[in-house]
Amino acid sequence: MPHQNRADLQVFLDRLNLRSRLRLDEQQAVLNLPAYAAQVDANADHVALGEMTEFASLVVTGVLGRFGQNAQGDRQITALHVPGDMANLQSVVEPKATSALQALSRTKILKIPHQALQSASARHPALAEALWRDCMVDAAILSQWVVNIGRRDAAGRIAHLLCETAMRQGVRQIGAVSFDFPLTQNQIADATGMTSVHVNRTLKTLRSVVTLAGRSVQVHDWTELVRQADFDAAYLQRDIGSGGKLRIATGD
Amino acid sequence: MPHQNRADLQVFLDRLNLRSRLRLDEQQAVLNLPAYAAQVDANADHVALGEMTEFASLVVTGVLGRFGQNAQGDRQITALHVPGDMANLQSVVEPKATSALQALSRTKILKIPHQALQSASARHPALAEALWRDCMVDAAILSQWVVNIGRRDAAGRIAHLLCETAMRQGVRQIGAVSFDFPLTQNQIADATGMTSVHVNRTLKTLRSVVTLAGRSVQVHDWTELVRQADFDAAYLQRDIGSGGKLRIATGD
DNA sequence: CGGTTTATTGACCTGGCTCAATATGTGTGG
DNA sequence: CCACACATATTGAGCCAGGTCAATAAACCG
Repeated sequence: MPHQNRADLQVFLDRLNLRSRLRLDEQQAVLNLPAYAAQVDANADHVALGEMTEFASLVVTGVLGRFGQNAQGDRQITALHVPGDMANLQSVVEPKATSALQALSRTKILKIPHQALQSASARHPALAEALWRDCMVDAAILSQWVVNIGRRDAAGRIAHLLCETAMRQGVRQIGAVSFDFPLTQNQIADATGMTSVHVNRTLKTLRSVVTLAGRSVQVHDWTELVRQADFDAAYLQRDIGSGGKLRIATGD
Repeated sequence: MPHQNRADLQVFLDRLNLRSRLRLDEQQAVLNLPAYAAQVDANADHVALGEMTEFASLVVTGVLGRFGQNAQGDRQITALHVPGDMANLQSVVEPKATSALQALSRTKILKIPHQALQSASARHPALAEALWRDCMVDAAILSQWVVNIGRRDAAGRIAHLLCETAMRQGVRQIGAVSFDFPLTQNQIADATGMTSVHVNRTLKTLRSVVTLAGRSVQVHDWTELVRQADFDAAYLQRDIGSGGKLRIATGD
């Protein structure tokens, strides 16, 4: 069973390698992790609020969202997880879910037992560190969302969300770009603290810069989108070496 | 020098013990951490954006804020750090600051070298885990801030901020409560994505429930404040045992 | 006591929300 | 391949929570 999942685990390893320097045996430990494929339908809960989890979930295809809500039941998406993301890596250390995880479109995931991650981490301190570091990038993203929702106007919020999602999916070139983005306008509203009506109107004003087509985004002018978004990718730490020391576990 | 700092490190250890089960030798390792006292004036940067840090900073007295801003220079506070908090624990694993850290009032901190935290973590995997777990609680708080700013009205936002800060400072009783809160209305505005004018007006409507006096908060009706805030403390994980397994590092 | 923050209030404005109708997809079973 | 059922997108009209601008008043700090 683990065998056909190796290609998917490689995606996760690639992600870790983006920000951490791992030895070959450590990399091998990642590829040898047991993993169980699962599918989640659009709008179905994958992890419920308060649930005790025993797995971390690697997103293979589709998108997972982390949800919060207020007393009136208005929903707020607090995080998006695209393919290659370990959606609830933090659960390894804090298994009780403090927010629900739901699929925004049909999503294929790979469940990796906490126990396996824990024992691999115990055997390879540098791996524990790499996992911790990846969690911290997620936290930096969260921090940007606070700024986005707190201090940007409608166009800026949507533009920023699109820039971030593009970069996280590995979009590199500038100019015209297209990438996967299976969110409805309602879900975009929930992610940006807006209303679907206003998302619709704002997208109209952004038409010359970006358009949503089906389940993907067409960026017509990346530079302008970045300007509108006031976007600086530094916080995503996708550039190895940008963070200085990437291997601190010395095992001394 | 480390000697007179032991009492302060004890505060940090108490914090860790809230959420993790540490052996005596692991606790001792925390208390033996080298630490250098420092002071930061109100509104002075403690860590600048993009700076490479070599220390984590334990807040002893005062309050530290994490700042972001948009293209127009409007500031947004993304996190508050009260006494007992390790303000930038994540820097151990990601030394390049993705946001600035500034004192909101005169603040006394204890600088703990990354190197010391790293070698203690290498020697005691359970300690590494405890540090990682504490970072994850900070992330859960961040997640709540997104909901707060995205989906609550002015009164709810302020009430929630006050409830959270009270609980994090260890406020326990219900009914009338008072606690330290040295923020200006301007800083409250920056933390809630509002305007200081509107913070002022909103506080007026909350007068029967809570008032700000000098550098502290007087809660007249805790139950009502919690109701207004739509506050549920579960995410703070202050209740040991609430999270299930608190010691996963087995060293096997 | 003088200078500088911080708080408070008024008057007015606007970005984004609400409510509600209509159009356009999209997936399903026959 | 069609037609229905349901989800999603689009648009109009009107409103309001919270913003802006600007002037005082308090409070704080040496």
